[in-house]
Amino acid sequence: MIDLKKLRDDPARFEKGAKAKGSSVDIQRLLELDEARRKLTVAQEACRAEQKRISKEMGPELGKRKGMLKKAEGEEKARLESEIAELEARPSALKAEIHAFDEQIAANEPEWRDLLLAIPQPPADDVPIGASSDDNVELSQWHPDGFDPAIPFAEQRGFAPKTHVELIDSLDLVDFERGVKMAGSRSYVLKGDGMRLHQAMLRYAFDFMTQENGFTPMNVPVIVREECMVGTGFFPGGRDQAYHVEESRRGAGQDLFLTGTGEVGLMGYHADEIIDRSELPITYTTVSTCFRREAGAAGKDTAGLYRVHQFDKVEQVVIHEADEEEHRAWHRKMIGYVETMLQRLELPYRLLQCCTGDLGTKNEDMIDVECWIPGRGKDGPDGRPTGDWGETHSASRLSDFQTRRLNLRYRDENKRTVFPYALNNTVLASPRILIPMLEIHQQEDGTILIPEPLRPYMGDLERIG
RNA sequence: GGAGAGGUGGCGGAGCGGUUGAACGCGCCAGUCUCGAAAACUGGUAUGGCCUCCGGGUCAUCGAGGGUUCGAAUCCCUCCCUCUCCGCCA
Repeated sequence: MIDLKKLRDDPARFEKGAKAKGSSVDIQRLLELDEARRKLTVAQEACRAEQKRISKEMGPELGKRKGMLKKAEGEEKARLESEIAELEARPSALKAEIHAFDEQIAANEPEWRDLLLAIPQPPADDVPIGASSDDNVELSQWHPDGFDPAIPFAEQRGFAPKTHVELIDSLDLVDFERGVKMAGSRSYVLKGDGMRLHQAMLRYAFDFMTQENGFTPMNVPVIVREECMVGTGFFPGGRDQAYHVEESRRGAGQDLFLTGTGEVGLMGYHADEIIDRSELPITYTTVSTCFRREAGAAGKDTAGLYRVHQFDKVEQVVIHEADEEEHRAWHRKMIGYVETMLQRLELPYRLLQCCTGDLGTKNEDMIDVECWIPGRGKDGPDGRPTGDWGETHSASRLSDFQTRRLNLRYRDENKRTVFPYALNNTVLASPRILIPMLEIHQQEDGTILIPEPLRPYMGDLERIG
């Protein structure tokens, strides 16, 4: 959520930001509604103040007369009744007025709220303008000795690569057919060494964050209330991407939603709290199952493990003091963790600066990490894919957008409450990461060589197959 | 799932229709005392919105929302949550 005060001060900044993100939200309309709302509130508060004053002044008198009225008869009764009517006249009128204001305020509340939640966080000034992911800008590349994505796979490895789907099939690592039988399209079953590798990678990534980088390990709910989804900025915009558990239809008061990322639980954890400054920065990591409907992605990445409804992800989240420089430093640091890990896993990757059109509502900056996937991309003359980059990580800088929505604050050195800044980044998402993993580390004989760091997590297994 | 109890400030805990944003205690902060500390004493100690001639003013908030009333922490309704006992169960 954006800061309404900042919006009033500088609407042009937000209009420019919304445009750059390709949002058509009507900011002028929100300003109008907000102005009307404040005018009504001021007028209503004046009425309330008077009502309060009158009530304190004459309330007890009124109470006394009402008490006497019960016993009174004849002339005295008539006198009391008229006195009471006189005393009640003004407050009654005020009450009606206040009620009328209430109705007016309530009438424009839904539209006001919807607009406020829909206004995107303006991108940082140095984020390149662009319409879609096609306009993202490559920042850097890394590849291990012995494999350069710029050179065709066969040329440097001496054999034609299999796609991950083919490898999975020949090594019996995943059962798509039975997955679909049980749970529909985009479902799968990891089995045997497929499951072992999946677990090994998650466990390695989790230990890397908690043991080497000191992040606090967490396990958080993956089925949450709507406020969590709104607070973290996924709703209302991404409502159709989340699985909806309609508990209300079974008599419960509230519906629940399956989270698409551990970020929801890690950020929602401190919602509505005022954290002590000494607790910052907060660094959390979780491994959680993620659920995504992938609505609107029909026909995209249908084969294999790239785009699935359910996966597991190690996620990192940082909450720190509201400071621009620190914010950027953490962003680099969190991306650095991922780079270190991918280098140890010997997976070629590149960093992509996402353009404004690819940021989504909540981010002010986002850098994606893409791994090289030989079995992806356009087909070559031999009818085989020529390889392409595939997104495996996404590092977001959110400034105070999320903490404001979550009402998560800290107290600064002047004892004032401030919304801290938050970031999140994937550490490792599997099974998607298995795609580059299997394809890059495949050997000519069809086996998969397991990178050193993962072996302890697989009973010292050196290769699959 | 059944039966019961209850949700008040950082915590404990009063209040149960009329200056109650809320007694009292603890905690915390500042001051006095002290070489310093402890103790004691004194004072202070919620969050948010809006308005502001920047002195302040004002409204809201006692789990959440709605209602009754001139007036609600107090009465009514709905929901959420916690606890105890029983049942079921990974």
